[in-house]
Amino acid sequence: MVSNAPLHLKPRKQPRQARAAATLDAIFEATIQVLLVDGPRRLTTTRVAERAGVSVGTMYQYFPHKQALFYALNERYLDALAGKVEDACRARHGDPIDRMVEALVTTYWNAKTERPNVTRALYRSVAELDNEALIEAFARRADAATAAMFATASDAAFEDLATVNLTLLTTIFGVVRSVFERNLPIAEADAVLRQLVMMCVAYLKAARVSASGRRRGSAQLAAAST
Amino acid sequence: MVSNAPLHLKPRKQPRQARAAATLDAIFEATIQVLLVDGPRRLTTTRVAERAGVSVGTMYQYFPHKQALFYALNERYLDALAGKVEDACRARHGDPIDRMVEALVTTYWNAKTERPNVTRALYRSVAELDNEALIEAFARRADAATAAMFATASDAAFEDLATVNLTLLTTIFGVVRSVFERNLPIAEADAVLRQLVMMCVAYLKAARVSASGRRRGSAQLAAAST
Amino acid sequence: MVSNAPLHLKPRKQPRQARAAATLDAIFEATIQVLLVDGPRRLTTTRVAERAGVSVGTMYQYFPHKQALFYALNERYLDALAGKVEDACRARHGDPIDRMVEALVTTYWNAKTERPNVTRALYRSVAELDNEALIEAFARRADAATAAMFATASDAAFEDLATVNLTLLTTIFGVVRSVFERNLPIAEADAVLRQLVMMCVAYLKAARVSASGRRRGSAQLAAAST
Amino acid sequence: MVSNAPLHLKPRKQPRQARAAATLDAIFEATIQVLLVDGPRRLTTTRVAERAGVSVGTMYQYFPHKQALFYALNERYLDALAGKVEDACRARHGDPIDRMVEALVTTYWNAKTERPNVTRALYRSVAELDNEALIEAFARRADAATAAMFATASDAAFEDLATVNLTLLTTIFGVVRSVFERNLPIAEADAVLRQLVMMCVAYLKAARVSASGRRRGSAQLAAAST
DNA sequence: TATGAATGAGCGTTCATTCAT
DNA sequence: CATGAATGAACGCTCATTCAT
Repeated sequence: MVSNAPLHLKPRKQPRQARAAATLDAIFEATIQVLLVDGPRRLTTTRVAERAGVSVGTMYQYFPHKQALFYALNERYLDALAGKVEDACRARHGDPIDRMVEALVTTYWNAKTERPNVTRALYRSVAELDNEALIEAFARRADAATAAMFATASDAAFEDLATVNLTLLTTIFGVVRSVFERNLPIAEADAVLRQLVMMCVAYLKAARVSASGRRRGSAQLAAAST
Repeated sequence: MVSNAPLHLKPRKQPRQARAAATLDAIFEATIQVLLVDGPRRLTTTRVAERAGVSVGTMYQYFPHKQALFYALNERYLDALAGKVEDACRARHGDPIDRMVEALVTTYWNAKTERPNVTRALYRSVAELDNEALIEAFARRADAATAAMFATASDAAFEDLATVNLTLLTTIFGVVRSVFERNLPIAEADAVLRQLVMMCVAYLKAARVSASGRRRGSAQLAAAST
Repeated sequence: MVSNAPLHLKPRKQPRQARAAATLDAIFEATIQVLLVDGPRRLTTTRVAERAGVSVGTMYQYFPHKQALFYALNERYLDALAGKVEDACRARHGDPIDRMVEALVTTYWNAKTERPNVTRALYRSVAELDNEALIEAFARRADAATAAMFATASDAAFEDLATVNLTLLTTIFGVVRSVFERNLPIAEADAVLRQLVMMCVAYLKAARVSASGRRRGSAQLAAAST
Repeated sequence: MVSNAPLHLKPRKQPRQARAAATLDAIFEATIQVLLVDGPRRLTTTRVAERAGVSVGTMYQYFPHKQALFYALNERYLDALAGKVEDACRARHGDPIDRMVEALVTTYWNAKTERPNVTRALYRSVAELDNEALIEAFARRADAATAAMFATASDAAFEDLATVNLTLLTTIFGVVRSVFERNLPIAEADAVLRQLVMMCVAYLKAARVSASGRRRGSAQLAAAST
């Protein structure tokens, strides 16, 4: 990934040696732990450094200031997430849309659920910084991956794939975020997840240009609803 | 609405006079402005007071501490929002579901869009406080209002209304939030809004117990998709 | 008592009416109560006024500032205390010294013990203000009263009454204060009190010019110690 | 001495280097100076730090909060004082009581008089904190030291040494404190000091079990006074 | 290069005092 | 006169950042 972060938010140096990479990892993990254990209010550079087993001074060798640490943490997280989405999409090229949607939703959901507290912590930490660039970059990658996937669907084509795709991703991201925000109990969260798949499939089917003839457009929706 | 906020987060006194009410309004508005202009990191009691044209001391006569100000601000906002949702739902009792969905989505969307910066500011400020109680209370009210509405739908009934309802609201809330977060240009945002309505309708239709006989359950989805 | 307090520490007006006197009393009592219940750190003008059942504004009619309130409170307390000492001394004119000492110690002790918490609170509050004038005034009155008393002792006369008297008072005041400061349990405090009387008597007898001949001076001490 | 101060009132770190020790000394000295020059009301963390030539932040590396600074200051002072008393007592084991008393009073007096302003400042500062533990600890050490000394007196034994000892110490501490509080001129203060020795000796002789036979108790006092 | 003691601007909060009502 | 809301200087304390070692 080529980072497009504003210059002043970038780590001061790239990890060129295993040592540096290990230190960076320790710092990131420490940040998350402090975020989880002490909360965002108690997340101080000193505490992070302590937990990471390095001195504050060393931390400032890697990040010119606290914001840069946050930024890099989110960047790394979103980078990995985008990677997972891309992989999942590539693996479903040519599939029918319901398989695609299920894979997409499941992949995203699992990625977020793997360490739910980390997810929650990051959702919160994001509010602290100017994250538009980050989110933008992530969204672009996800957009591209899913759009490419849907374009190969075996059972559907779309008049305005861009909009449909945007809506779909916005929905998936938004629903997952809301589920976390409301702290829904697992049973309800799982139910919503399953419904989410159903909803997305229903949407795609309603939005597609029919495979047999492609004569109906989005007019199909009105028709289907009678 | 009888507020159920923790006592220590409540305004110290209720506005008994027009003067006090005006001051409160000024403080709330100032908070939003500071949030917007200076960002959440620069939101200090001094700055808010300055912008509101009162002294810090005065602010502390209305709010026992900074958190209480945040809390009250969000409470007030969510209270109004819940009221709008309730009104809209009541007005659509007995309608067909597509009308219901459209009214619901439009109402929520308009409420959020009316002052987009305020919305964005509040989305961010919420991360600052322990807001579960607040969100919970709002969600409960919205849940109740929409569930009651859908129960009167002229053209649909649902096996598990609770889950369908939860999914629908989670979707609407989540999509709107995501649209704001990504700062989508108006054209795209509007497109997503329209698609959102379509998606919700498709979902409800897929999820309903068929009006003619009500023999199919969610199995209907699979059937419909062939 | 003619107060010799610095002008800026005096109450703004003398209580000329029963109403004003009652208010003053209420304020003084409230001050003590707040001192006792909330501690010296929480003693705020607002709290005192509240407890006294008046507004802050009214309090400022009686005392130009907080220090003046403290000052007046201590002045009133020391005035009463001096009065008691004077009365007790007058009542023992002509008595033998052991009766005098016992009366003196007992009077002072009882006055301090009557409301021990108040005593403790005042001991502490005194540190807050420039109290030399107050203590000076009190000491002068006590000095005069006891010196006058000892001068009439039926069984003793003193070469340097001033010094003996000063030592005696310093001792009594100091011991009592120390007992309070160390928070001695009642049993020990009472024991010390009794020993105090004994000590003072022993001291006066050692220091007196012998009644029979008055030939020994303070040389008597050396003699007595063989 | 192993300090038994509550954990939260202890200095955050022990001076491990000469530098740190110097800084600590500077802070302590600055505290005293501010106390003397500006009074207890103006003793703020900022002012102390300024006077000590360090930043507030540095002060907070040594003391977790203002109270801890007070506490440590008094602890250090009382620790040294107790040490002096212990030394003086040890040196007089086996002596006659008048030598003991003179040594005790003189030692205590000199320790307090060495830097009279410091003494006065500390007397005042003690009122600011919950000092019972501190005073208690000091009193215990002094008690033990003097009791052990008096037990070896060559010319006296006591029925109730504990009470006599307590009274004696309370007297010495109290008289000295009162002398400082009243700000007596040096001449008078010295006179009182000499009288204090005489008084204590007279008291001990009156309270001792007679060396010749030890048959009289405290009844001896009454007998001696005829 | 790594360290962590030192820095000090800036925070949230309090409360003595004022003054319009 | 009495009131008590408003004021704002000043407090105790935190923590991102620097820099001598």
